[in-house]
Amino acid sequence: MSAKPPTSLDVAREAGVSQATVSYVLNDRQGVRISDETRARVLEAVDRLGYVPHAGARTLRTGHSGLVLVPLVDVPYGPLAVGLMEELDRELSRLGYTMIQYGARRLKGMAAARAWAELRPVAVLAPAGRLTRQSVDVLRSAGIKAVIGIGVVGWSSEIVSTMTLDHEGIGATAAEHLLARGSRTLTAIVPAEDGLRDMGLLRAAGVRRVAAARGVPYTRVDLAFSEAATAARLDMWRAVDTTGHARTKHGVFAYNDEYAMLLMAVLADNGFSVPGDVAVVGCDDLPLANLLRPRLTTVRLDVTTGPAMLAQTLDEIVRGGAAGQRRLALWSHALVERDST
Amino acid sequence: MSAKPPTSLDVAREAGVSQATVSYVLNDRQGVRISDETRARVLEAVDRLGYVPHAGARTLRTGHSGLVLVPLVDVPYGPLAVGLMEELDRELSRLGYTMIQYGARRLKGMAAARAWAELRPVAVLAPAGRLTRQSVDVLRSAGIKAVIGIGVVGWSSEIVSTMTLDHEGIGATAAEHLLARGSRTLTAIVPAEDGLRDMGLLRAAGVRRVAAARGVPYTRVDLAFSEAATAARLDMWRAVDTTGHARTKHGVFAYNDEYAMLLMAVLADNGFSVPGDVAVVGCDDLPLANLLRPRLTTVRLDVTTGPAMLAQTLDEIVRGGAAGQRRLALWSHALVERDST
DNA sequence: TTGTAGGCGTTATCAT
DNA sequence: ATGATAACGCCTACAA
Repeated sequence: MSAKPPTSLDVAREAGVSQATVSYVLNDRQGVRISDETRARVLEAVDRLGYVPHAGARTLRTGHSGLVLVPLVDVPYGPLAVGLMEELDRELSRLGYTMIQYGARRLKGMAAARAWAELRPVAVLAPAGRLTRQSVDVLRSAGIKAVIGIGVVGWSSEIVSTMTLDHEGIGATAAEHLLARGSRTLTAIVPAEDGLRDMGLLRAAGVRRVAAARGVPYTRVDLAFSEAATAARLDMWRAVDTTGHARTKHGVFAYNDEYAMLLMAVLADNGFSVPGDVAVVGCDDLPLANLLRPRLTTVRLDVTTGPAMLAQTLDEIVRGGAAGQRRLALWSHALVERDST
Repeated sequence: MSAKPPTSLDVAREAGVSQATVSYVLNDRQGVRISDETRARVLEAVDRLGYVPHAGARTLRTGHSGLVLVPLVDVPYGPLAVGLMEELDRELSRLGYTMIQYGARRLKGMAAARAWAELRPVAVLAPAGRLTRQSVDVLRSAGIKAVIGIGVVGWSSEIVSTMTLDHEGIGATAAEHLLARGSRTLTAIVPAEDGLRDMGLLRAAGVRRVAAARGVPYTRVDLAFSEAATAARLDMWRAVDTTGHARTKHGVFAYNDEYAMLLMAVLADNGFSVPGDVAVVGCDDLPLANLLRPRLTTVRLDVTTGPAMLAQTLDEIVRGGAAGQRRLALWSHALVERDST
């Protein structure tokens, strides 16, 4: 049925030239001039045979694969993450790399590192949390030039370059806005889910910082994504106006738009007014944010600048050899003001 | 700084054995008995040197890579798609394959096919829409055993095996439920977005089929994801009760939960009652479905059975050689009944 | 301008 | 049970 795939030697025979000539034509090597007629014959043969070079063989010979491995991060995949990947892919391919995403969930620690190393990528972008000292060693000794940790700043930043969102800045931006719109207390929601918790803590730290600077009461609420858990936390915002006191407006940064939606649903169910009693800020600017009533004020992350910078840095590290550890704080953000504050 | 990666020869020297012995130990080849002591020495050397086999070289030698290439599909990435990928990854690795996701957005047509073929994967799971006859030829002649189209049933199903959701069944399930809950007309929303439109049409066909069978008026609404576009279509459901007629309950299958949320927001803004005037069914059972008020009835897709079947089939095709075209209708679905109907 | 030949790291065949 | 050796497909220095 299907014979073995054609090799460059097959192409050479078909075109009546040598294997080297085929290689020259396909990689249009400089310093070697091929007659137009020969070139045409080669290309035609390539086409006729459906020849495609064997990446493995090329890697073996040249010593580099041009592969950039990106283990699928286990943060929730929203439009944001997809947009980032897309942009990163574009940038890397512009620089001549091939970006590949690799299932990271299945394997952990050393096993994962070995699986990645087998492919001899030129760079690995791994969730910072998954990088142990050992696994980084394995990656390094497999000849991977750039190991870049993505996500939360941690110990790993002393070993590899890291790219992170400015989570604290996001929390601070939200907090500043809440105060500007009249909130008298600040609360930061931290998701209880594993993958989100670390980022939640950083964002909460940003809120706390602003609260401290402005002398405003601050509360951190660790919250599972459920209506029951949320309802159990509502007392803190219950207005004390049975005594005729003026109502206090409370400000909440809900970590992201989904938690914000959860919160707003439960608040509405329990007779709270948004933003009258509680003002809410989300993050991500998902489509749903603008469909909530009131429409959700949210922090939008910029998707373009980050990947470009990252790709650029990666390229520099790869070309320049060992370039030490750099810390990249990427992605600017902006507040999208709507009605929930 | 970082020397070249250790090879199996380095390991052999370190352990004081031959290269072949290293290979035997690492792949624990049957029919060859290695003394426990030798085996231990080899494994220790592997560990000390941080040796990881070179996938490219192995592929070159053995003729197969064990790679399954999954171009990132350009449908919106929700929890569903992520869950599917995760599950598929698990199943494939159980069968000894390595699943890899490849940026598909950048390249189109032949260029994409060639890029995929370079890696000499054993199988490719590509969006059916991207597969042209030529590109399938290239993939085939590069020795790829299984080319499986994912997504909408189209011409390509005559060339490659295809895996698709039972979109029509989803629409039908939603429609049956709407009628059972008292809707007197049926409407199917079809997203105007490129990647979604084809699936939307299939789901709509399921709704139409049920409507025809039951003798109920059916309308298809092509809709862009915007409040303005949605508001412009509301007249069709405006109750004619100025004349005192009994109100007609209208049933809408909104394609997915996000469109359902869009619709419900606009309906509420314009004084419609859900489910009194209009009953709404979504699809995907996103977290947001249960946070809408009224809570959204939705069709949930089963994430487990599909990938397992797919991996199984893929394995059969790969092992059994050319196995003709099969059509796989995958993933069962179930209705999750809530308050919006 | 084009051809020849050697080697990248691995596995498998064939001796020992 | 273990070791030497060839071959996979490609690239490239060198020879012609």
